[in-house]
Amino acid sequence: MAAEKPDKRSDKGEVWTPPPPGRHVYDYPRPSVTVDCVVLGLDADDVKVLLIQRGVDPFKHAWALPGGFVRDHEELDAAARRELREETNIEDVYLEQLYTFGTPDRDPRGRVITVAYYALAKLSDYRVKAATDAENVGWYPLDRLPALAFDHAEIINRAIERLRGKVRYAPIGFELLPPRFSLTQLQRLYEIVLERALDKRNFRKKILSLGLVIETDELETGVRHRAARLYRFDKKKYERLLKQGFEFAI
Amino acid sequence: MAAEKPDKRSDKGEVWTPPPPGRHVYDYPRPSVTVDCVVLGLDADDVKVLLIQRGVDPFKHAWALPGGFVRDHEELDAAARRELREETNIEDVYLEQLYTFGTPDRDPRGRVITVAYYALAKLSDYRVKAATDAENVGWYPLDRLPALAFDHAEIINRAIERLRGKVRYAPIGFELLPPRFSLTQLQRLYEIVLERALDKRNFRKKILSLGLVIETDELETGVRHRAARLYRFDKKKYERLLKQGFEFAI
DNA sequence: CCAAAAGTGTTCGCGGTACACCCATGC
DNA sequence: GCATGGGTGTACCGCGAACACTTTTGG
Repeated sequence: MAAEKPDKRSDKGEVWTPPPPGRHVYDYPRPSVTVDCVVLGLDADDVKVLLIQRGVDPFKHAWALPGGFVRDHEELDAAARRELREETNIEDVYLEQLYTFGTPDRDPRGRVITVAYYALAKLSDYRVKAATDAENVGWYPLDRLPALAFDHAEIINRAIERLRGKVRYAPIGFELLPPRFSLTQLQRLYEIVLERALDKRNFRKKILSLGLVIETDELETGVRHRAARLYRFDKKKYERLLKQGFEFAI
Repeated sequence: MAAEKPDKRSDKGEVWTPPPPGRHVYDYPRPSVTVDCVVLGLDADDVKVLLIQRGVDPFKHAWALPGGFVRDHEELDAAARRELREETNIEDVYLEQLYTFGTPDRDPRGRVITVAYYALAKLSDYRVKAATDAENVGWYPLDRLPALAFDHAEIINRAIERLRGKVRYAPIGFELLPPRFSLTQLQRLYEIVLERALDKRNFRKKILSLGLVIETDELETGVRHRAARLYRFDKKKYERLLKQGFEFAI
């Protein structure tokens, strides 16, 4: 959790000096408020979540969601994006508030309420960075998670539930794919997220009938079999249709 | 956060003296955290929301959602239920976390992050109490809301959006009706919430085909036309089916 | 030429939708 | 007896589901 490290306050290059004790005084106890981000990415055969390894107690060496304290004049969404950028170099992803976790003893250090977010990332964009980063950052498949700090396992569960629920009636799956994708890739996405097999012909008929997935003139490359045609999601058209009461559904 | 707790200052061997009563001292500023509840009820022709009139600044005399500060060792859900009980005498309602609002200047008194909940109440149960309560409490139709404090209008909008989205694929509508209800009442509920007319025969066929709405031997009373048969929602059966992957849908 | 995946149509059955009249009751 | 809402059935159509073979390409 970035913000709890004093040296994160030295952003401006000043020498950091501890604030004078007693600087912030309130009549009633107040909780700390953090944001945590569940970043989900799609790999060949499963959904993976981005974790960082804690270097400090509590839960030293355990893996945790990227996140940290909300700053004094900062929007919650902005805090989530900032922590994501600072801790994992991830930017410009789909981000949505998930749920707020506030069980009194969820953090052994005291009352910490966390506003959890989930993000959908094109895993391929971040594979190399994450793997080579000096800090311990890694993508973990949902069914092989390492020991997790705090209640982060619960938060991840809720994120995957949300993804599963939402992917069927909102076009968020495309956030997990590169801008140009084959219909097979798209189908695999739904199969992985929904955990059931789909019929190829029916899937294509359904997807194309929505008119939001547009054929391009590009083909898959680097495969040793027949190259698949690539498609793109027409976001503009979707937004236009949305205003007319259109409902996306798979 | 440990270092921010006053009692940890004694780590260094100094004698720790308790802070003056009612004082809480932290190294970094902390927001206040509140809960606010959007209580929705179903009236003859519209959805109503329960509001209380503020007696103090800021927004003195404006109407606001019931809510208040989360206590130090209190679950968020418990805080929402407590405030609901304290401020409106409402208990035992369906309650679900909605969204957390944290725009820095949403409260003129300082940084206040609020975890919003929405509740579904059987309006008839609370009509009298609310009307006769010594404090100003009232049910307001969504399209005729009075001037609202803070960002409470936005919170209410999000609650009604959630209700509209959820009522179609979860059996939460029943929370708005008395335990025994006529199919016409149920249909009106869906028509009001979804804001569109439904065909009577098709609605009945659909609802009864789910097998979760059970005929009782009771009849409507106090109407000056033919009395309607009353039905009940079979929650036990629904929960059993849920575990088998059943999906409720209207 | 072989392995691998791309791409393509038709049939069937269920469920959603449209639609109108008689019935029971209270006044 | 009349006004008011309660209660009921059928026909059609569109969509989802099941299902298998040919084509293209790289190696």
